[in-house]
Amino acid sequence: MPKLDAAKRFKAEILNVSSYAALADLLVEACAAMGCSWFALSHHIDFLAGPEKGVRVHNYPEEWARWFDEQGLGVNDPVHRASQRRAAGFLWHEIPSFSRPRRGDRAILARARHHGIYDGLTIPTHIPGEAHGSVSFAWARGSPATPEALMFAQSIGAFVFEAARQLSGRGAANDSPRLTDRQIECLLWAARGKSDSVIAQIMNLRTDTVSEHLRNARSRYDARSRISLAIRALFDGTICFGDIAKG
Amino acid sequence: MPKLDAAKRFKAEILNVSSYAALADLLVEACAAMGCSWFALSHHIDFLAGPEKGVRVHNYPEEWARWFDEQGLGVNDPVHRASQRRAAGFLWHEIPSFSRPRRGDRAILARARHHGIYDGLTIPTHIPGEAHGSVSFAWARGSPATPEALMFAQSIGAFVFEAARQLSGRGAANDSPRLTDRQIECLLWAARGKSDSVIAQIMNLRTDTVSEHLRNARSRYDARSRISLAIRALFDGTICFGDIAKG
DNA sequence: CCCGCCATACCAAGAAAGGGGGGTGTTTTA
DNA sequence: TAAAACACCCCCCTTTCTTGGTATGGCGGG
Repeated sequence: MPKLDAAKRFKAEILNVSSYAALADLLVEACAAMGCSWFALSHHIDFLAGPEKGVRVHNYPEEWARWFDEQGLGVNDPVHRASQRRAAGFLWHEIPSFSRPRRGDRAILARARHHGIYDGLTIPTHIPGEAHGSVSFAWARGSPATPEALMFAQSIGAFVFEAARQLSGRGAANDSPRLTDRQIECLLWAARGKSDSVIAQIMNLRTDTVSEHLRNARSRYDARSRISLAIRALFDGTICFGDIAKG
Repeated sequence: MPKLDAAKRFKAEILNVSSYAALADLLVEACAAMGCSWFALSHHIDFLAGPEKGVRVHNYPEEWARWFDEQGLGVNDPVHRASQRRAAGFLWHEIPSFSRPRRGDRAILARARHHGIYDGLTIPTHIPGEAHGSVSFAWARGSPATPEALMFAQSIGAFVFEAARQLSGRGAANDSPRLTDRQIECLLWAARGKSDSVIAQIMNLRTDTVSEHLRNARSRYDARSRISLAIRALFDGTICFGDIAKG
């Protein structure tokens, strides 16, 4: 099993990859280091519905991937479901202890075994406002996923996901509009669902002034509605979920 | 710097803690292993529960923590803001490369230095629909946070978060509302800034039907305005930015 | 020093949209 | 068989958006 400084070198290489192919190569190396056969880095979405919406890099058997897509498992797969209930990585055989099973789960796992996939581990990766995702490693029959492998995967998984996110164009630097302090303040109250008049009371202003600030903010973002404004500002980081919740 | 199997042992101990005090003790050990002075584990952002529901375990200087609270920085702090835009851990000095700075940031960092806190790293931890949070480690003057420490922190951070989550009694319920397909479809158009009548045209429905879907969706999220609805659904992963962008 | 530029704050009125309430009925699903 | 999801309809009031303005203070460039 690789050491922590191996993970560090790995991380440095991962963050420098310039293509999905290079990323896949590195993940194959990671598999070799952990003694597993397959990796899968994926957003949890229905790929047949919108392959352009998310990232997926894997070296699973083709047939398994195809069946997976055909069944629309991107969002229903028990492993993906489990990963949406955890912050930390987990071994697949731990899943029953924290995620409620569904009817079709056993059939899915049986199908996976049919393709040689017997055990594995998954590192969930979530970013507010983005599609759920995970990085998984899978083992063939006879070689179970170990806690050691989990620790290694945990140390590199999130970086793998970040790298893929960069490649997909998310998280890239943006030159988005800048709002003034007052505009942001008004926007935050608006994002909390307050009306202009209520915001005016809170901020000790006239209603029209609040409308004015939001109007200017909208025009900077070229947003016709306050909802677009809020979402775009949220997307580019001008405001964040924490700001809004804290009202 | 500790090795990966140290992280594994650490993980096992962390998941067995039975009190916040025990958790704090373990985090002090982690600090010792990494050569840092302080740790801070915090949950933030809970749209449904009150802002005071979060977990906070830290050993920061009392005065710094008090000032931090008095300023209500739980959400404006640049480190917390940055942690909402990343899946992977980061060193504090990397923040400018992916999170937009705000006016007060420099003052906050200066204040932290005034209390001895010069550098650090943070592991973000997000679970869809739940309180998101982070685990941070901070260094005094002269000893910068290193990539090695980041790897170690990354390997244990999520487990620390899970432990705190169990202690806080949150492990069980994922009470985020579920929307029907039509509700989500309407919500996505609304989030793109479309009015009910325009949505009705697009979806080939009556305007009232669209209003009805959005009304039901609002009631499920206990949101009084469509903007709150959109943001909460965005936060818990029912919709994501990618969905909205693909219009 | 004046000038333009911007942020800030205020005013007004009409059209469009959202939100809350009351209903009806079919189809799908648990 | 009961509970949903889905589609449709009505009324009434509030809020938002848009379009015109006015006026102040700060700041940097010519």
